[in-house]
Parts: sequence; C-alpha cells; structure tokens
Amino acid sequence: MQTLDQQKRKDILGAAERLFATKPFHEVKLQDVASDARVGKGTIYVYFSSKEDLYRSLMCEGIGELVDRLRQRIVPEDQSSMESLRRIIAELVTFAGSRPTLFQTARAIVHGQYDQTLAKLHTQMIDVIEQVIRRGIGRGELADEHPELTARYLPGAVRSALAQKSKNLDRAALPEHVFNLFVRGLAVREVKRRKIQE
Amino acid sequence: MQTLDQQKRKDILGAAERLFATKPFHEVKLQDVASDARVGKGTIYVYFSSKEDLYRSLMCEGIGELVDRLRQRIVPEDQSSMESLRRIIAELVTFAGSRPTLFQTARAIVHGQYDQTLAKLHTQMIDVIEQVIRRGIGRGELADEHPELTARYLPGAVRSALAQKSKNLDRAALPEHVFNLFVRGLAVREVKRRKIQE
Amino acid sequence: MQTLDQQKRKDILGAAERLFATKPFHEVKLQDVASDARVGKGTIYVYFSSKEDLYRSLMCEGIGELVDRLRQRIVPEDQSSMESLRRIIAELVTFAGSRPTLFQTARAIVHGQYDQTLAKLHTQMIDVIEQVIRRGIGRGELADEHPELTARYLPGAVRSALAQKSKNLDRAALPEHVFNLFVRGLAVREVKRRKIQE
Amino acid sequence: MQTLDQQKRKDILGAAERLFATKPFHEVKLQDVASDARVGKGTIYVYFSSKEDLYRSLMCEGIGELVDRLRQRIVPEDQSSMESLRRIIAELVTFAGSRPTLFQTARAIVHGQYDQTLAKLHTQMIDVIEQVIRRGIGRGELADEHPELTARYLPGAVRSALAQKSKNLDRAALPEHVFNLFVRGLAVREVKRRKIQE
DNA sequence: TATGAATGAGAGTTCATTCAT
DNA sequence: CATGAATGAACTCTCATTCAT
Repeated sequence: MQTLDQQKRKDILGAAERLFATKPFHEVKLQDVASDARVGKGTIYVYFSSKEDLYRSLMCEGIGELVDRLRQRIVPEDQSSMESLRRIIAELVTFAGSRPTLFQTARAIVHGQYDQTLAKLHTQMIDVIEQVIRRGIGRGELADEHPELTARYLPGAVRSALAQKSKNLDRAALPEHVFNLFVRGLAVREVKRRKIQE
Repeated sequence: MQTLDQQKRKDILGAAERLFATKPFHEVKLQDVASDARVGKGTIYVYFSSKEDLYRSLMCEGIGELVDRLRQRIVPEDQSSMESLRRIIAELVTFAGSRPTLFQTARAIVHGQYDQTLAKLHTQMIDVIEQVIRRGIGRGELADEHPELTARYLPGAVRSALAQKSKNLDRAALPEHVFNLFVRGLAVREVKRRKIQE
Repeated sequence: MQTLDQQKRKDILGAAERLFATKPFHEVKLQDVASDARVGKGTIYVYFSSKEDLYRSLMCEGIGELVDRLRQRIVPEDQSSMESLRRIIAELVTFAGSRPTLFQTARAIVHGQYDQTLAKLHTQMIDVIEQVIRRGIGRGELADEHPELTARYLPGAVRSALAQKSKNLDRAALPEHVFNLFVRGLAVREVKRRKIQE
Repeated sequence: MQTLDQQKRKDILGAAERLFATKPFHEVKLQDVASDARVGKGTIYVYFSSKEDLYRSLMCEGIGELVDRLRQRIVPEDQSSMESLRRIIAELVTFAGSRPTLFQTARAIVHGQYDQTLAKLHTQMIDVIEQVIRRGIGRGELADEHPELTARYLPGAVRSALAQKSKNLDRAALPEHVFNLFVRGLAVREVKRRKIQE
C-alpha cells in the first residue's frame, strides 16, 4: 500500500519534472502531467494539494537531494579544501546537467514567492558551499573577503553555462574549467610574470 | 491624423517590466499592465500582438540595451583588459540590480522557446564578454583556456548573487568582489605568500 | 469511472438549436446555451471543440436526420412518383416548420465555409429529391429536363414560404399547395379547358 | 460636396456588399470594409450609425432596387401574364446571380429582427410577384388557389438553385427552367397522354 | 484510493465605437 | 468632413479543481 502510493507519487513527480523542464509553469497542464505519469487527473490531487504544491514539492525534493549530495561530497572533513571545492563543483555540474529543472530555483526565489521550505533549502545549499570556502580560508588554503557571495556565484555560473542547449560547448571540460577559474582566476599567474621579470 | 505614440509604448513596456519583475508570467494580468500604464486594455494590442509578444519585446529591448551598454563600456579599444573586465562586471551588476526582469533571459532560453531575436541578443551579450577576455589573452594580460565558458559564467554569477532579495548582502561590494574573484581566484597567491615569507 | 453522457450532449444541442433559431450566430452566447441546457459553460467544450463546431454539429445532425426521414418517405420503391413527391414535400414542410434552424443550411453553404460533412449531407438531401423525380420520369409519370435543378427549388421554396413568421399564411394548405404547384404548374390546363368547352 | 459624399457612401456600401457576400455578418470586420472602400474606419460612422445600420441599409437598398426592377419588368400592364412571369423570373435570376448578398433577406427576416423598412420592402417584392399571378388569374391565363404562397416560393427557389457554387449547373438554363416548372409543373402533359390514349 | 466528467472563475483577445485632431 | 489611435465591454475558451462514482 505504502509502497504503491510512494511509487505513484514518484511517477507524478517524474512526469512533472520532465514537463517543467520543457515549458514554463503556466504552459504545463496537469492533464499532461497525469497522462505522462499514467494516472488519472484526479489522482494528482490525492498526492498534492495544488499545481503550485506539486511544483514546490518538486523543487524542494530536488534541491533537498542536491544538498544531500553536496554534503556527502565534503566528507571526510579533513580532505583538502581544494578537493572539496572540486567535488562541489563536479556535483553541481552533474546535477544541473542531469536534472535541469530542479536547478531553476531562481524563478521562485526571484519572485519572492518561495515558501519557507524552499528558501531554507536554497540557503542550505549556499551554506554548504560557503562552509567549504570558509574552511579553506581557516586553513590558509583559500582567500576570500566575501565567501557568502562567492557561494552564490557558483550555482548561477554553472547554470548559465549549461543553459545554452545543443551548443558546441565542451561539457566535459566544464567542471575542471569552473574549478580552475574560481581557484586561479583569469589573471596571468605571478609565476609566469616572474619569469618575464627575470 | 495620428501616429502611434512611442511614449505610450514605453509606458506599457515599463508597466510590464515592473509587473513581470514581481510575478511569474502567468500571474501577470494584462489588465494590471494596462492599469499600471494608464492605458486601456485594448491599447496594449495596438502596440503588441499578444501577451507573449509583449514579454518577448520586453526581453529583447532590455537585453539589447544591455548589449549596447556593455559595448560602450569597452571602448576605447586600447584600455587595459582588466579595466574592460571591471567595467563589464560593473555594468552587469548595475543592470541586473536596476532591471532584474530583463536579466531573466535564462528562463526563456532554458525553455528553448526563445525566438531567434532573443537568442541572437543573448549570444551578442556573451560575445562582448568573450571578446574582452580574448583580447586580454592576446595581450598576455589574461589566461583562459575556455573564454567562451567564462563569458557565460559571469551573467549567471551576478544574477545568482542578486537573486536573494532583502538579504543583508553587501551589494556595494559586489562588483569589486566579482571582479577580484574572476581575476585572482580563490587560491592564496603563491607570490604574495612567498613575498611575505621572505 | 464515468462515460460521456450522450443525453447531456443532446441537451446542449437542443439548447443550441433553440437559440440559433432565435438569433443569428454572433448573438448567441455560449453562456446562454449552457444555462439553457442546464450545464456548466465548460461542459460544452467537453462535447464540442468550439462554438463553430457546436453550430456545425447541430446543422449536420439536423440535416442528417432530415435526409433519413426523406429516405424513409420514399419506400417502398414501387409507390407512385406522385405519392413519393407528395410525401417528400410533406416532410420538408413538417421539418422546416418544426426545426427552422436546421433548415438554414443554405446560409452556411452560400458563404462557402461549410465543411465537407455538411456539404455532403446537403447534396444527399438534394439527391433524394432528384431521384424521386428521375424515377418518375423513368416511369413516364413526370417530365423534367433538369431534375437536378428542380430538386434544388423545393427546399428553398418551402423555406421561403415559411420564413414569414406570424403572417396569416395558411400553413396547413402549404404542403398540398406546393405539391400541386410543382406537379401541375400555374398554367390553366389546356385539357380541362377543352374538355369543358367540348 | 454632395456628389463626393454620395460616392463615398456608395464605395462603403460596395465594399460591404462584397464582404457580406463572402462571410457571415459576425466575420465581417468594419476595418475590412473601410480598407476595401479606401476610407478610414471612422468614416463609416459618418454615413452609417452602426454596423447593423450599414447591413440594413445595404439590404434595403438592394431589395429596393430589386423591387424597382421587378416593377419595370411588368409594364406595360397589358403584356401577357406569361410574359410578365417570365420577365419576373429572369430578373430574379439575374439579380440573385449578380448580387447574391442582397438576396439573402432570409437571415434578417427569419430571425424576426428585421426593421420595418426591410420588412416592407420584402413584402413589396412578394406583392409584385403576387400581383402578376393574380392578374393572370383574373385574365384566365393562370390558375392558383394561393397566389400569396406561390409568390413566396419563387425567390427561395431561385436562391436555392444558385446557392450551389461552382457546380456544373446550367445557369443559362435556369430562368427558362424555373419558368417552365412554375407554369407547367412536373406532371406529364395531358396532350401527351392523349396521344397515348389515342 | 482512483478516476475523469463536470465546472466556472477568470484569462486573453477582439472589435464596434468614440473622439481628438 | 475624415481619420485612426484609443478604448473597454463582452466574448470565447482554458484549465485547475471538485466530487460522485
């Protein structure tokens, strides 16, 4: 019973995810979600109280899962901050690539209509990243005057890069490139300069 | 004899921008846009063929204006790449801050329903940034293996940081911080450390 | 589990017929049709795809029914052509009198926007009449150089006569009069005169 | 001045006639009428008080002209009734063929919303026909128990026959055929019978 | 629990009409 | 007189939601 229910719930969420990935909110019809999930239209209301609730649940579960994954990536605590950062980025790229919709938090957030749960989860995601940076700073491995800002750049940067569909972007190079950029920056490294100076 | 009043068109676009900034597409009522713009509901249809067209026009004109501003920021051509980059970032922050909706292109793009005009403008925006980086590379001021990727990170990073409304983020520090991060990266600079150590 | 209620469909068609009989197409409001049929406004769209579709369905089913009735009137095949013609006319008068809207096919036809189904049904109606005349010719009971034209006069003549509402027209005399006119014509019968003269 | 005005009025009526011939009332846009007539949309309201008024004026002037023509056809009064009838029919066919819209009186009449003027004109048209028949009866040339009904059949019969567009109907044969049918009827003529009897 | 026929509030859109120019 | 930009009443149609089965 419980199993069947949960399976059906997942079917609906899966269908919703697929559709919300394709069209903006108002173009997604519950009828399509139902058809896609192979359930009746009314069944959706057994598991979710409204279309908005379905959307929020989808977002929350998605971002919640991402938070979980990010946290798993930064244990054990004693791994180098560089390694943690690399893994965080890898996870963001992977997740954004495989489940694009769930990475669209921006919309709800921007419009200021996000419910508390979603806002909290978003904050948690940012926090995980921020903590990694702060830890790195504490260890003298990283330098950053505003880790709370940097933590916010990362998801947006990754999303932006992946937003361009079917472009001849080198996706495989993405995680490494993001990592390098955020770690080293664009400036020609001093090392090289010194060579010139010498 | 009368002519279509361009001021009225701007009024409508202005009202639309205000409302689309507040609510998602499907929650914005044309009646509200009309009231806000102090025109009749039918008047909107004199200047735009549909709600969708209004939205697209808004996006296109906004992003078009941003592209113009970005281009103005990088003349004269002989300014240092660092300076160009700094200005680009300043402009992105200013624009994203003052006209948040118009920076939402991503959403439209992600859903793959963007019209050609919008897609082209978005590409132009990315191109301006990419060119600055490439110029810097050519001059030996910057190093980047994938300028086309970096160019994409910037707008997303800025948007992400600004998405959190009403937070106690230090907005004033944003442009300088983005610039520093993208130029220097997070890594503690070997040079400096060694200099200090010496 | 539910099924589309065919009775409800008929209710809607009935209401539509009543209203389309009273007002021209653009003055008939779907809200009125819904109210008249004791259903919700949305229910109409469960059974018909648009107002136009409702109108067409109404026409098609009406004229289809007329065709059926006309066919029933001309069996058995061995009845005299005069009798067939008399019955055809009686049926046309009865039908046009009881369901005036459904006899308005001409309007749709004239405007050349009739769908194939309606056009086909109209042709069938004409064909039934034409066949009766041709059969009469074959049997030497009738004479007509253009039965395909005569077949077209009949419905129009009947409609014309009935178009004048609330006139002191002798409706009861109509079928017999139409029959007599089409069979005998207006001319004073030479034969009779001569007989009388003789 | 007066000349120019009247010309413009005719331009509008002409455009309206063309469009009302093509589409049903509610699909004819005043904008199209204006464009077609090469005048501004507002100009229509200088000459007509509403769309409905334009339509009515069109109908009234059309049917009025038809009445005039029919009357001209039956002078001098001493022409044979057969000849009058032949001319009446010829006129109906010609008019219905060349100005189909103006022959659509049915719509307004059927819906009982016709204004007095139009109703009166329609009655006049029927009256002309009826008078011809009555005169024929008076002269012993025609026999008809209900001339007021026969007068109504004629326009409808002609319209019906012409409603079929682009069919391989023998239009040229139409007037003669209508005349023959209404005069002689379908029944095999006694003359022939007599031959058989002999 | 699961369903989908039924619903009606509410949206986008149209277009006859007005009126300042 | 002529115009067409402006208007808003009123339409058709959509679709989230309900509820009897």
